[in-house]
Amino acid sequence: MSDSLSKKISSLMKERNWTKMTQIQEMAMEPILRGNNTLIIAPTGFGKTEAALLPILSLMSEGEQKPVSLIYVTPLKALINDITIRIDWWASKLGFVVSRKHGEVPQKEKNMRLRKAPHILVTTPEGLEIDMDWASKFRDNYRNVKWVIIDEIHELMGSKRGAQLFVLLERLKDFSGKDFQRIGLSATISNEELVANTLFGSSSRPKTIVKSEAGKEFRLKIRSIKDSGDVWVASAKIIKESLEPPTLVFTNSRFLTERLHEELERLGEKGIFVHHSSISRDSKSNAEENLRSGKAGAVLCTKTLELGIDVGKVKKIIMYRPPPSVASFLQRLGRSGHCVGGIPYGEIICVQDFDCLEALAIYSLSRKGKLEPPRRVRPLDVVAREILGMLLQYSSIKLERVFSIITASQVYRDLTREEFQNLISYLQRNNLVVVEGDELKLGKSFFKIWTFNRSNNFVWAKNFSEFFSLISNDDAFTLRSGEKIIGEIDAIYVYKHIRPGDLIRISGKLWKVARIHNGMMMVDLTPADRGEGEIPIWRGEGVPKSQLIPREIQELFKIGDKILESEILDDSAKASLKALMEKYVRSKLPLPSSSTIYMTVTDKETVYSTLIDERVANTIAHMLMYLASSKYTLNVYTRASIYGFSINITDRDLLRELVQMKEERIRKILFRSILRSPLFMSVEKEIQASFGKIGKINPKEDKLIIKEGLRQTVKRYFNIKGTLTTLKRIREGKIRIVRSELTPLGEAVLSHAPIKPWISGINILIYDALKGGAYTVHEISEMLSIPPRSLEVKLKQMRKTSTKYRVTSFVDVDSKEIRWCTVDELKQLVNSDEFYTSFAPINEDETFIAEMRSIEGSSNTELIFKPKQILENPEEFAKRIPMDEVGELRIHDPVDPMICNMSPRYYFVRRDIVPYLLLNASAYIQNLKYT
DNA sequence: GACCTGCTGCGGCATG
Repeated sequence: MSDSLSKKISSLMKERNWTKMTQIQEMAMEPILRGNNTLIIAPTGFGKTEAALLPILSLMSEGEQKPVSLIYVTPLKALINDITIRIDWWASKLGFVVSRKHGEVPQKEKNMRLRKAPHILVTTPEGLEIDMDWASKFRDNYRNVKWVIIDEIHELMGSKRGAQLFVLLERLKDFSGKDFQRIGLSATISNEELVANTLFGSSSRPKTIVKSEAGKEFRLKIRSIKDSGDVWVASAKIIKESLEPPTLVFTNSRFLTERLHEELERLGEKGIFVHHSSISRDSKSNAEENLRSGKAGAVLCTKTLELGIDVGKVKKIIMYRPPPSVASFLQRLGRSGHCVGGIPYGEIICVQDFDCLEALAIYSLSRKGKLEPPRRVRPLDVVAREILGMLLQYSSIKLERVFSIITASQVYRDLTREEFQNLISYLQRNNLVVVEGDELKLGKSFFKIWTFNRSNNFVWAKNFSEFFSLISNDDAFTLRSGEKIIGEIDAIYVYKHIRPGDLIRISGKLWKVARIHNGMMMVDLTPADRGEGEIPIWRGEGVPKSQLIPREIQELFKIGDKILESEILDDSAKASLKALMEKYVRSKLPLPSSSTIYMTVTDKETVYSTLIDERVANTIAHMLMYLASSKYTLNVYTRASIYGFSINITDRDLLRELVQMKEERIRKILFRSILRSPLFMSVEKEIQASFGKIGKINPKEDKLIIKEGLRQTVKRYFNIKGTLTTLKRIREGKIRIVRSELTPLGEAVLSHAPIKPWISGINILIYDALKGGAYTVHEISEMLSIPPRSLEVKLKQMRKTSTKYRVTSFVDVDSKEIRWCTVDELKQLVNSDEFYTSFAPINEDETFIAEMRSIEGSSNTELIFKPKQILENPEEFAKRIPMDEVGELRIHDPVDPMICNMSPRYYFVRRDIVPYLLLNASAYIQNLKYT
């Protein structure tokens, strides 16, 4: 077959001793040479890159090439580096220039690319976005594009990054006027038609899908931890026992990689590394390097090593607890067995009995060739960004052209004219765009939101570079030792748990906390060699469990005891499964299925256990939480998993109550509980800047954001249709509710982390936390696990008149910190031992001026007073305040006007507490002046 | 105890 490649390529192959092409390379060659759009599906390590590259290089070498002929897009920076080197080996010998572009490419190299445009460019979706939007000069090279390769396309399906890239391809087509050839490389994925259509978009070239049959064979064992003692020791022992260097040990959390590393080290195991997203690039590279060179016995990792990074020859895969989906199972397993003739080989280690069920279900699904289909998404915030991108590119563009480019992509092919028009009007209202006749222009707000100098601007401003990426970030502290970056931890975890002097474990090493720089969000560490270090917990979003799993478990239960005959279960796993099933038999209960819900009332929670789509469980859980909160308001929590849901209410059957409600009311509760969930709030926050909305979202003005936020939230976390069907089936008796003792799957529900109440109930929580004291933002943040920044915003809102739970703040004269308390308790605090000094001026006879502005800002009043007058009778003094509510309160020193600047300001102050805050201000000023 | 991914170009100035 390699005869069809150009002579140059064939001789290069000989030079490399490539006598034989892999199956997928053979299969892909013809269609690519023919100019077809081609989707290549094969597991990692079967030479997909070369399958696409060699025929293209062959075509390239047969004619004259102007830069940029080939764009190679891949979602990871590490892959860009890797692939650039691989491509360059061939390209340089053919006289083609290759360059790479991503955020970490050194400036020198970036400049080189701009000076001498390459024939082949390797970049990220974001890199392409930057060039299209912003690289006014380099962009012209894109007019010559003939081929685009999208690598690891399965990673981009169903995500905003993917939607962004697929629109970019249409923009590229429109800009270049060329129907370039599109080639996609994907791991095994279901619904390949959808993937192909999404990639090929509006291209009119013939299409081909080639799929490798390789990688279907594998060896797997499912084991279970029998040990009833310490689970960590038992886990480490079983891992140690099954290591066959080099081994990759996959876990489902960053915490677990660190924790197991610690335990393995205790067992004397050497040459074990950790690899996850919160350790520095250097540590990760180090682990990869040791793995490739054979020095590492094992690497404990999360999904970071599931992706296409080259890890060399891995002998065995251990999955510590089952992976979340079949796709991820196959990807993980596929990281081994790349040795010639080798087949993937590994095992799943189960900790809980139900882990064995999941493991067996995943195995069984993979045997049947079933995989999770890619999700269809159609995010409007991405449309908004792409419109803005086109406006950066063209400065003025016809509305009609924008619409046709966007709807040319498969992702947005059903975007209606009306939706588009609504979006444009909304962007126009927020000054992100300007409409002039049928032309669209960039509005003034754009560079206010995406700014070049963030420090000079308001809190909503983002760095300009963030415009190009659709991945949002949470607050985190960077950990460093000297100049070296070690990793990062969630900001909230630092506030809550980390203090100077503490020992922590990260990156498989022990460290002592030297200093915490709050402003820079930085923690200084020094290496430590002895002691117990705390391992941080990163609170991210969970990996959603595949909905195929609960369905498959139900299928497994249908064959009953026979599942124990599966040869991939070792004795320990068989024992676990047997024990699990026997518990049902002994209680004379049918084995779990989606048509039975076991209801168990424990001392704290009512548990509803069944086999259910995780999103349906999550939706019902949120509805129960809504019902519970309307009566109990505080301390409500719930749990949701593929094994059911629970609520911490034990004296009522809330599920029964919910089911018996009228359809209309159920729908109302459903939407209200979603709109109230923190999940919705964070989605809203994530998308609002893309629409030009800054500040608080207004239900009347910002319907578009609310609607889109709701749509995205539901898509990601909830399942409305499934929930309504489930509730209906319960009502109709098609799903039975059976009261029982706690079942094994009921225990599985309880082992899930609780879901806490929604943010809007937070006012009550904060108010409650403040009761009986006065606290700084960081103290409250620790108590409630709320990030300080959002907490402060919340506290400031809670000062206002309209709030039921009203708070106020004063300066702690001793520590110079701002403390918050409830308005009603301020008077008590004034007389308390703890805060007495903050309200006791040193000189009661000094004269001050109180400047008071009304809430509307219309009137301004000055009041001259001496602290003594207040102390004599605060209530009487309050009568002299000319308004019920003071919008802004400031104190001046008539003698020393400079003091003005130091004077604390108070906002939204109720008349009766004004006297006390005046005492606080005078005490503070005098403290500054006299001590 | 709950994953991962990404992030200014261009032109003009000064300096060696």
